[in-house]
Amino acid sequence: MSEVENVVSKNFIEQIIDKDLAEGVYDTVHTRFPPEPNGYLHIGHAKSILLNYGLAQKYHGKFNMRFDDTNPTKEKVEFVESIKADIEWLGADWEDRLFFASDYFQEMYEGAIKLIKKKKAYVSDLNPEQMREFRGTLTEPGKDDPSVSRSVEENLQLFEDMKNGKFGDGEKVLRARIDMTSPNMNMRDPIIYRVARMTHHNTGDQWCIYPMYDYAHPIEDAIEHITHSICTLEFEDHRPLYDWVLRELEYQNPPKQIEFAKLYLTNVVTGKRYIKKLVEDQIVDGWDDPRLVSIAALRRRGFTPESIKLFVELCGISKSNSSVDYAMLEYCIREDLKLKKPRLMACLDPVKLIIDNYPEDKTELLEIPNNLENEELGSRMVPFGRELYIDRDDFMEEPVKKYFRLYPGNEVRLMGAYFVTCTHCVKDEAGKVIEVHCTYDPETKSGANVTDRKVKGTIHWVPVKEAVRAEVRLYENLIDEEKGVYNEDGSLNLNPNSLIVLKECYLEPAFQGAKGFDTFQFVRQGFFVVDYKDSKPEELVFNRIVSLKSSFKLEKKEL
RNA sequence: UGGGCUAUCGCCAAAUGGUAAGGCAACGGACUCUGACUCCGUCACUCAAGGUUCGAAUCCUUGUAGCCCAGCCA
Repeated sequence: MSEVENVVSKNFIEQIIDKDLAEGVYDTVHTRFPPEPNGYLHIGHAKSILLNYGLAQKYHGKFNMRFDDTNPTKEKVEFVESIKADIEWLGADWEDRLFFASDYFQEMYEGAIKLIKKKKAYVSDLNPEQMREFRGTLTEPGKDDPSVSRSVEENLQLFEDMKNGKFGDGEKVLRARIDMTSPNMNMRDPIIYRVARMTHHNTGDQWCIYPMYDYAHPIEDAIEHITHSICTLEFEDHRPLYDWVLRELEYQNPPKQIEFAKLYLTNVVTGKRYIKKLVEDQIVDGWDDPRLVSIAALRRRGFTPESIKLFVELCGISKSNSSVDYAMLEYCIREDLKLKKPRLMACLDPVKLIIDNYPEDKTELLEIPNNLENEELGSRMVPFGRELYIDRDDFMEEPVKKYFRLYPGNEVRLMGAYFVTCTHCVKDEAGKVIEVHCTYDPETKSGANVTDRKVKGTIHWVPVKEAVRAEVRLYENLIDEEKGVYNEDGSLNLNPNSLIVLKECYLEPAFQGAKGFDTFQFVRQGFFVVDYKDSKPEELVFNRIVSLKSSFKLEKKEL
């Protein structure tokens, strides 16, 4: 082991695991990702998935996939399918360990009977309103349920009746007997079973009683021999209950719950509830609308699993609530793609460039490398002629200070082609520039190794005749972090300009064969992915993933 | 105002009583057939106030701020 040790320190969860392993609490590491199939996964889930899977990998343990489907009123098979697809795409491999909490309903039911027999659970007659009154408040203790002293036999019978459908929804519930005066609300005789006549996506109509999360989750973990049950901070208060269930049910080598902080991102809508609402209200196109940060949306936008993995690693794991700068996500996709993808030319806001001393009927094919930093990506032939499109930004009739692109009298390089010197421009009646004129120097062809003069600017271009017309969509952030998702009056607060469609942009002929999911770097514009939903061969649609950094910004033009 | 948790640079985040890593962002500069990339450089006495100690981001005290909990949701 001659390599230099990687000194990246371990996160607090790894430290806990190290300790457990060293002390012999566990002799292996077994984690799980337990989503409820009630929506699509987003970037926050990716953190949890990659954390759990990563730990299993790192410690040569196992990683389970488990659907926590204990509440049929919110769950759908559409979601279990999408969740599986997203996790596979991320690269977390559960091998043959795909489970459903609903597969354990029988064992949970038997556990409940065990609790009743131990006088640790009882059937309650209280309705929801009464339940709330008896529970007390944050500062006042609760009062005992009038049903608390029922005999074991009566409880057993009543619970059996619940199971056999003798009660309507909400009529009876099973409560754990703990402590109604506990300062921890979760310990005030929590409900562990409720009656709900719903068809379950997995068990159908087999059950009409369903276990609550706090009761079900520890059992699920114990059955699967999970060692470290990792969840988010809001469950910290539930840990005593988690441990209580495991203890009372006498599971051996019980799992340990560890909480970490959720991932929040600035300027985007995170949170399954909000995303769900935006989708349901049709504010966005769907769960994979590129303005969202659902896994499906990020995939559609061209984010790679590697970029998301990098992002999650850079964010780190801790227990403090924090909001990661969106710029970090952008950095990660830039970082992952910059050497992987070809860099092609495109004019998002085209204006004609006419080379007056170039023969009118002449066209030559220029070979241009696809990525100067990665020869493996090869090169392409681009037709070059007298009339080209350049980006409007690359010409200024009256240049500002330190502007070194095209302006009358200035010489620049056309990327992969020749030096050109701007002579003048032509404007329409409104004063808008419609043509830029220049002359070229045949001696300065790319590769000619011109040493007698330097140009400060290199601009990109597209041949007018062979150009591919395309539509490009740029996205702004959907929300303003300051204002949040909703206004004070409850109305949605969204950026009306969050989707900007650019028409009339021209691309190199190389884009002709572009297909869904191909990602390119538009020279000087950023990374774009062909939109797999909308793109047709004759009418390409690109989504921008992320723009490049530019240290010389002109006034932002309205696009 | 009961309980639980958190507090280190604009944003994440290390440091486990031994003298404040790293990344993102930003800002300088070099380089450049992309104003990108790359490369150099700049960028914190750790929420506050006391205390313990030779020595404190780490321990103690007292505050302050933020998050979570009163679903038959997860």
